Amino acid sequence: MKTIEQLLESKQIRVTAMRLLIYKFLAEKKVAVTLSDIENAFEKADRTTLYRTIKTFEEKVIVHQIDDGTGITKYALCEQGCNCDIKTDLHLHFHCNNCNETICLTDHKIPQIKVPDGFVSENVNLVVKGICDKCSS
Amino acid sequence: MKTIEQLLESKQIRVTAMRLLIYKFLAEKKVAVTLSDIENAFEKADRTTLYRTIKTFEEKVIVHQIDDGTGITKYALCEQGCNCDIKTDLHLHFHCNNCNETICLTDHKIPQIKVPDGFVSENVNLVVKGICDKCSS
DNA sequence: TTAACAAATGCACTTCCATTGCACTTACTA
DNA sequence: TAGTAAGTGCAATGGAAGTGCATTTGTTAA
Repeated sequence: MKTIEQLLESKQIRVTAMRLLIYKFLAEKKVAVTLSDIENAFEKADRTTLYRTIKTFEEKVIVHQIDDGTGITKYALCEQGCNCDIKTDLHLHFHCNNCNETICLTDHKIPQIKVPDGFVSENVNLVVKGICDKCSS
Repeated sequence: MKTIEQLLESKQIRVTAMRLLIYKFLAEKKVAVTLSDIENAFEKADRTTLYRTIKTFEEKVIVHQIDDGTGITKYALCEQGCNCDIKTDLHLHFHCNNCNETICLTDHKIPQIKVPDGFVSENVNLVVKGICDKCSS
């Protein structure tokens, strides 16, 4: 079990107080968060810092971006051993129409999608919308 | 073969010059278009009119909205007999990373996606990204 | 230990798209 | 043909993403 510091260093990211806090915040959240969510959680910090921190995390494949169709990009931590940078290993996301939360269904891999001749598939984005387990019970 | 006028009337949409033009524009285009695309095609018309026309078409299930991950919503005509309002009849979309165009692969239905217990699937959004037939040749 | 440099942070500002309020015009209906 | 409802155009707003620059913090080497 790596500490967060070790994890960041292993990805050549400088360890700062802000980054540790943001990482912890993401780790505690089970769901994907928007920039505004982070902003609300850290009112003292500047939006730009949060924005750039997330972008750094994204580049270094610590978080991945999710486009769940709400129009607002969300972010979630990549799993241990997640290969978000490798386009063939994509999991799907579930967006709850009731509570508006989006979660990663990491162990649900996306089936192979056939495309017509002449088309080359590089990447797949799959979002299932409906009612999540919390809201349906 | 219905005329456009008949189609609009059958959906209880008042026929106006603007709406006929926009419908024709969408019908000619093989790809999904953004609001800006329409705006550029009709420079004389106001943005708001185009916006509201599209919204009307959307409500009456004449066009469907596509979220291809570019951050800009696109629109495309629903097929004859398309059941965009019925959530089980969804086709997938292909977004070309080269020419940036998005097309409907109407005859490619989305496979049934299994979700964990407690989750209820109502709707699926599937976008495949890659290189389209025109760009790959 | 400190000087020097690089990276991180904060503030202000900009841009782009989506959306709305209100006035005016056009099209149906009695 | 008058009256009303819907459609259209102009102006303005709001939210999210992104950028430039000055300041602060952290790292490295003399």
